[in-house]
Amino acid sequence: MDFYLQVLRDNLMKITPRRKAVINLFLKNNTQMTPCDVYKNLKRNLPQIGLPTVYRILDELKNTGILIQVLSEDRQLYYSLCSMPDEHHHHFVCTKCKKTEEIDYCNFGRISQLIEKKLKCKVESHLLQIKGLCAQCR
Amino acid sequence: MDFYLQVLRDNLMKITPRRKAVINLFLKNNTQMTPCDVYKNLKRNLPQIGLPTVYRILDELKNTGILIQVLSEDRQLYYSLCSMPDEHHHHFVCTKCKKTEEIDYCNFGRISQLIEKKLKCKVESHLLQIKGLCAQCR
DNA sequence: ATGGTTGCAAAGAGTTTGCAGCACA
DNA sequence: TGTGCTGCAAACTCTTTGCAACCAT
Repeated sequence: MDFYLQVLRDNLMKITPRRKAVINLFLKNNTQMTPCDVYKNLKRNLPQIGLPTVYRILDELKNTGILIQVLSEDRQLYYSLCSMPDEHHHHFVCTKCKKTEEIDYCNFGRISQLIEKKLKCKVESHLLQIKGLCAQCR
Repeated sequence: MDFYLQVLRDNLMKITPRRKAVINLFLKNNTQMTPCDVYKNLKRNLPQIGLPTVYRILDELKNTGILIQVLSEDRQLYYSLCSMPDEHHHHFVCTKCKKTEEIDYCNFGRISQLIEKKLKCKVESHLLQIKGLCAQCR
């Protein structure tokens, strides 16, 4: 938690109960959630909170790197906690319980070279999302 | 073109001017397009066409495998033509001109095994999107 | 004290639905 | 000829914005 609060300070953002609550929620359940999921969860302990606030906080936390956006085939936009905001890595998402895990391994370098050679293009970035069943759900 | 029309027949879908126009558009410019992009393009030659029709056709063509949905960081949903509906492959998208190219190469098998070992999970699917500058734009 | 943050209401964008009329097979 | 396709209008969902009140620093 302290790590994330420091990220907020580094970004000159105030540490407010709402922001702490959002980070805490992600720390606790460690799943990917839509803005609506987050809203419903927070509403229990913070009945006052509004949906626009949730959208704003999620967007702000995404900009700091604390959260990442996960694009999903169901056309829903999910957010997921990121413990390595600065390092390139990918995420595994459980299709059953939505739990996410970070994968610090990526050997895209070689693949990237092959593609550049074949298409005569310049690869700039890549997005890899891995889905499956986690250790508990399998 | 005939290949795609056959896919329509195989799916018991009628071959209509609208559907042909959509496929033709993708064949001609070979870029990824949003429903709105498609609508604007078709409107020139088919002033009568409605946006809901475009949405419906794109969805239908996606279901046949002729088109794939490309999830984008700008929160826009793009569609892209797929010449290998049945084979597993990935797409390269040019960030400048939006042109897409298919990559018939994917060595995800090994990476998949590594991840399964490390997380003790079962990998079911993966999504890889590669971005960069195409041969013309670089 | 002050500027960033929040809640509310409302607007905005993208997408979907219902239905009558049309057209492909 | 009949079922599936299309256009229009409207609804719906998700997301963003404006503004006044609030609160962390």
